[in-house]
Amino acid sequence: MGLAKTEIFTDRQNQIATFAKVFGHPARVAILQQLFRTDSCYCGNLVDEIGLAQPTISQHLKELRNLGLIKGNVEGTSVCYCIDRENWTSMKAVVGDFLDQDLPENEECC
Amino acid sequence: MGLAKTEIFTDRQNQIATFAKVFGHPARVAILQQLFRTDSCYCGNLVDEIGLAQPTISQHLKELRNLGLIKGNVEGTSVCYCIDRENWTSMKAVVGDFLDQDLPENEECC
DNA sequence: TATTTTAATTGTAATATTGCAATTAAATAA
DNA sequence: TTATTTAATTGCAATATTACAATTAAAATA
Repeated sequence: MGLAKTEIFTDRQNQIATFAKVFGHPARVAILQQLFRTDSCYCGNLVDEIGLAQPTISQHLKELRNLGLIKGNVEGTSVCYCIDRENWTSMKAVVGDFLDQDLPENEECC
Repeated sequence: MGLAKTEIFTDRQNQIATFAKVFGHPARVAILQQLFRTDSCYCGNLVDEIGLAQPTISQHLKELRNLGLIKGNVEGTSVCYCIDRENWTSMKAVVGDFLDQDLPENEECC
């Protein structure tokens, strides 16, 4: 159905999936990497750098903004985007805990 | 178009996105959490525990298997699934590097 | 052999995602 | 005011994803 049954999962499971999903497209990965490199970036820069159409970049930026991972500062007709450090840190705690799960060394099953 | 333009991104960017994408559904998060908890699990157990239909779980398992994050051991008519530790570790290195990016403390832009 | 058990596969409906052309909105510059 | 610049929004086509009923496959058991 194209629609995940989120109601049968825990809030934490849905939260992990939501964060992971936004990283699940290389354009959004590239946008975030550039924002980390430059610590400030105009939408047009991202369009030039990445090579997708302006509406496409704008749409990806919106998804990152909706999750709170980036914030945009309007400067005249331009918008300067950058990482929201605080939210990035709390996202990292959630996703990091998931990735850092581990198994006892010697209990292999297969 | 529903189709990501992977060719304009680096291998690393595509790799990060591919791993993230598989974590982008709560059912796959739940499956992995259960495999970490139990260190061995039959497909039927996951169906009972998670509450999605058997073909649906089977499909999610396939995606995890295709990425190498889990492996399945056939035991008669059953299949015992568990985490592939080695591949999980190398996935963690790739995704972890991405998450651990950081900015200099005092260069806020917005 | 026939039945049962377990999981994979197939087919399909519903919904989501990606990408872009065209347009709009809002601020600045001429 | 009238361009111009920059980015958001709208609308749409192509493709992907999710979920499951029905079926198949393969091994174990009666």
